[in-house]
Amino acid sequence: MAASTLTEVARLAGVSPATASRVLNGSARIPGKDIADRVRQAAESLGYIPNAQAQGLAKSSSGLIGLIVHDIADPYFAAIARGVQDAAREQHKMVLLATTEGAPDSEKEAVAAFAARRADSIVIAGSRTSRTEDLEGNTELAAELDRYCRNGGHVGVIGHGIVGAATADGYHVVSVPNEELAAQLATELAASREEDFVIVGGPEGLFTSDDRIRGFQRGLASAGLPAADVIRTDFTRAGGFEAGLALAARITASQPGTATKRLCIFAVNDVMAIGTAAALRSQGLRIPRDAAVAGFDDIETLRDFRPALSTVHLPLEEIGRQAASSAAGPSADDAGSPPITGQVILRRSTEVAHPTSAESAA
Amino acid sequence: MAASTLTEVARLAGVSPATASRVLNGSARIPGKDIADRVRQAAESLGYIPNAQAQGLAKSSSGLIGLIVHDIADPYFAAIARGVQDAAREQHKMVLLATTEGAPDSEKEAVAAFAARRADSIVIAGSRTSRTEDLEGNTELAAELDRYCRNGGHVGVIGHGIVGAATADGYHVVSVPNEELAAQLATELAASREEDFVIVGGPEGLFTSDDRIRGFQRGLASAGLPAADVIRTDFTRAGGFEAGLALAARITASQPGTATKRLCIFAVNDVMAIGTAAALRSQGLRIPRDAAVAGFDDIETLRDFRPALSTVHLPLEEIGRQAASSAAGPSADDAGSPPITGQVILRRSTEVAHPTSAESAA
DNA sequence: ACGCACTGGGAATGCGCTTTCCCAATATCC
DNA sequence: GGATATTGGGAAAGCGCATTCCCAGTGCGT
Repeated sequence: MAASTLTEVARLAGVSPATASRVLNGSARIPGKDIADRVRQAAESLGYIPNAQAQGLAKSSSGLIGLIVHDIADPYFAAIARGVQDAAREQHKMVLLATTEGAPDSEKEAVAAFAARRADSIVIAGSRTSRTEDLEGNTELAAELDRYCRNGGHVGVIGHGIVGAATADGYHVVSVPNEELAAQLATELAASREEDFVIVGGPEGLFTSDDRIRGFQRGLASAGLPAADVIRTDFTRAGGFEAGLALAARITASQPGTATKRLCIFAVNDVMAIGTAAALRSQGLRIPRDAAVAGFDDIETLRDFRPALSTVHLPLEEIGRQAASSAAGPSADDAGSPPITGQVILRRSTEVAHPTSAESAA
Repeated sequence: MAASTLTEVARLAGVSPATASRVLNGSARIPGKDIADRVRQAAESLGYIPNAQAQGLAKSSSGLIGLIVHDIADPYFAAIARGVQDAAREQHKMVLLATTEGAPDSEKEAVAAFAARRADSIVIAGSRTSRTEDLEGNTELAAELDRYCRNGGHVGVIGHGIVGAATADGYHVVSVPNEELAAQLATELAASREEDFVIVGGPEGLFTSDDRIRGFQRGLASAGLPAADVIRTDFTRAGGFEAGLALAARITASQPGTATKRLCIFAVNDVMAIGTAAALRSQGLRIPRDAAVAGFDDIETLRDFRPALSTVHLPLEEIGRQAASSAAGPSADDAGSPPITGQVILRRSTEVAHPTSAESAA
């Protein structure tokens, strides 16, 4: 038993398919009350469900919004996804998900797949890169997106724009002030102490990471401090852990000479920071006593982490929502949504050591 | 400029649309090599992207798999989503996402929407409920699903089957041995100590929660222990926190009389456990010194939590994958995938107190 | 009372593709 | 060598719906 069609409904109601279509799916012309009721009742009794594919074909618009993330299980992306999902619901659309592990070529594939499905708009989250090995992939991605836009698609990119993407109509980017916020974090961190700063960053060429590193260094510089060492590693917990191990060795080695200052480690995202902290701990070091650690993103699930992680709050959900709705169309006034802001949140993990009562406070 | 169509490609290649279709999209009949090349080249030069909607309409199958979760930002669901996404990729399908906050009626809507899009299969994650206020919703959901199945759809449900769902063809459930595992957890916890047990559970009627509670009580019973008190609260971190506050008061109150045993708190999921732990801590209590805490799920992001949380590991990703592929079709032998198993993982949060060296170990 | 603009419904076309059916040309067999 | 398979391509009929165009009926104006 196949699903019933509009035609069947129309026949049962004793009207033409055209009329049935008009009453069941919002049309400019609304048939007379009595007829409408008949049709609706027929539809009800048949359990009619409109075929969205056919509707899409006829209207050439699908009610779909595509979302591209690196990994949906990463809380950062999950939070963004929630925002996108919210916006989608408001727009009465569904979200189509694609995960790409961050590879430009599979992002390109995803865009093509979305284009094939005639997604009304697509949101790309996840940091852009400028690595030379990604150059070709980025170019192709940009071309694919460009084509998608020229065909009437709308795209919302989170963070940096796609490298090489023409500023076509329908191409929006929700920019995140990574650099400024990182600078601010550095400033606040520098204000209350004197320490050696170290940055645990992602691979070179990753915009999000690079921006945060640059910002942090700038903040340090403007506080009159020397630039921090930068350790490059994976943009993941594992990467952070690895870096943490190296740093633990460094800290332990310098322990004897008590003259060395405490290390303040800035990991460019919370997940990495957690990894770094775990590594430090695994080597018997304690935070913030033996080292301060700060992250970035303020991931919700991580807020109960102990010691509470200093970080930069980012309205991830809002970012996702904005990306989805900016791509939805001009809506109201195009000035629309306010720029994204974040704020530095200093918590226990970067507290200055109180030599005496270090263990007391929660 | 609209996207180019198959007809245009065919014209450019000097063949009929039929032939073009045959070469570009896997068909049983493969045209001659030379013709095929001509077509492929034409497609390439036109940047042809097949219209999936039209394909779907013609073939009546969409290459879509629908996923229904409570909240995509919840790490539990995010992990499952990743598994589903994986399976989807293997099947060359895309996943369509719907979040429902767990409300049966919006789940029903989601199913209808998926049906409208002619999703090839749909996966429902998130605990089923048997609350009377959900009864109607559940019935409608079951009806909707049943209709979907009768129309040739496949559904994979995670955990419990939908209440009242007929065992139609194409209806699969990936069952999770919540009860057994909870019993096992109780047994292991009971073995090494004597404590007062308390369960922090979700609202009554939530299968996942109820199963785990029942299992835990059974485990306690078979260890000769009395049933634990059960605190009902939300199935969220906030719920856990609230319960934790109440428990903290209870612990603090009984502190004076040193005769009371340490409390061992079993929260029915990790997120709640974290909330409970946070509440305890906020009241100056320490884990595991003043109370032991255990969770369930072994959420990845929470593994670095301190003190490390005792829990039951569930192969969430695998669960999602299985749900997606069981719904995909018989594949190989239908016995297919092995049953889901989990394992109890005892960590620091339930360690027995060493009155002396309590603060030493990591 | 006649012609007018309207209103409300139906017929028909097309969205882009797959697929069945059909036909011409070549290959195969006795 | 003529008849029968077999191959390779095209024509055309939908898939389920939206929508444009058309037409009958109604109200109105003068």
